[in-house]
Amino acid sequence: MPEPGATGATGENSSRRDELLRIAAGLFAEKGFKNTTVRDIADAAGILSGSLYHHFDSKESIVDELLVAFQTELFDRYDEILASDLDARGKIEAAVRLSFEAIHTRGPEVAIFQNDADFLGGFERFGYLAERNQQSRDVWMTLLREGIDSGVLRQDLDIEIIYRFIRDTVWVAVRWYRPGGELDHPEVADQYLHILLEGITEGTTHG
Amino acid sequence: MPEPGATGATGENSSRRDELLRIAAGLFAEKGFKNTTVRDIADAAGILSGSLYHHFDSKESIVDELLVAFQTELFDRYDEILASDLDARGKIEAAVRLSFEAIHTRGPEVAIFQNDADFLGGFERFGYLAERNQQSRDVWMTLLREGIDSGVLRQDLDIEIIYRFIRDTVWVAVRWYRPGGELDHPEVADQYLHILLEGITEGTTHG
DNA sequence: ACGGCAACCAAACAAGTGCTTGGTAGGGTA
DNA sequence: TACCCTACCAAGCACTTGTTTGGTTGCCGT
Repeated sequence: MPEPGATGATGENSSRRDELLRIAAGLFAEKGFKNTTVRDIADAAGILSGSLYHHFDSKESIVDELLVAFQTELFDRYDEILASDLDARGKIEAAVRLSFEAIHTRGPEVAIFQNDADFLGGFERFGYLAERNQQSRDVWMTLLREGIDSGVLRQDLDIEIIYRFIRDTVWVAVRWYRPGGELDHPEVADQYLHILLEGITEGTTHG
Repeated sequence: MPEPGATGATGENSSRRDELLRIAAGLFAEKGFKNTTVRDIADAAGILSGSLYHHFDSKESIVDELLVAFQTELFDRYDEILASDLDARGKIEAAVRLSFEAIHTRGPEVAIFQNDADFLGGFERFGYLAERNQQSRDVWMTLLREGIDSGVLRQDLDIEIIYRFIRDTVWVAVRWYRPGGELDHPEVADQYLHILLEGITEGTTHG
């Protein structure tokens, strides 16, 4: 007797289902959640819009599933970095590299989160988005404080601004980064870290 | 047949019209263009949705008018900086400060451009958005090349990445900057320039 | 008192939206 | 053969969307 699984509307391990999720993710990322219709998704998949509801409860369920899976994975890895025995600078570098890797491997999900989190956050169902935001903030604030306390970072930095700065500047790269393009994600991360840590001017010494 | 003026649908100098533009800009910025309905705008203005069409041809006209006015003003000032007799570093600093000032004075327009340019660019009517993008690129590429040639910036920089980096990191501040908040825009610009030019690490000397 | 005009209302329309319902083709299993 | 199950179709529903049309209100100069 093949158990369909104690979960969602229909069997959750179907490869067809995964394919539909991938298709929807791409469209959501490209055109935005609200601006992507269930007919768009169905067309891209070669089926009728109603048939999507054999696989998913609702349009919201689709994006919900995408975001939850992505964020669970991402934050597990942030926690690993926090718990590691790297020094302050090493942790900051690791966190930045992880972010660019996420842009590489989960581009659509990152884009959806960047573009539609505000809108989706308005629904009760997506309340966890605000929590994840707070969690991200906690991670980075910890890292930055470690950096300042250990003398790696300048003492005069406004930690609040630096956090916003890093958060926004890292994730916004999802707008132009394309897997398979000229630069792969470790290279981009290196360049980014170089700018962030040392600036772009020639031979400066500050203090 | 009374000529109402050689311009748009109705008189163009009405203060009520300007008020409606301001209201629409705020909503577009907050919820996105596609996700803002004409009924939303009308509700916020205390009128019925149909009444908007006394002032504007279409929903698209509203956002078009907002963006054209904003970009005309902005790029005029970029040109002034390019034509000024500041040195390379001074021009870069001026361009960054101008951007943060724009976020301060034209926040909604900046947000609309950041969030909806991709979507709007798909329509013929908004083809100028791509041109403005190219123009912005030209400005910054010129500034960066000047910076490298004059020895202000490091020679090993990937100018293409630096451009994207500056463009994205400056404008993305519109997501959190609020006029009247703790930091005003000149302060934010200073902090940003400090990070960009010198980095966040302590006492580094490179080369 | 009058006409003109900006600003708005009231009601509707066609197209598009997310979603539902009842049915069916086809492969696997007993 | 009979059964079940996954994946889908065909058709439609209630609602929302941008937009149109004809009419109304109140102010302003003459």
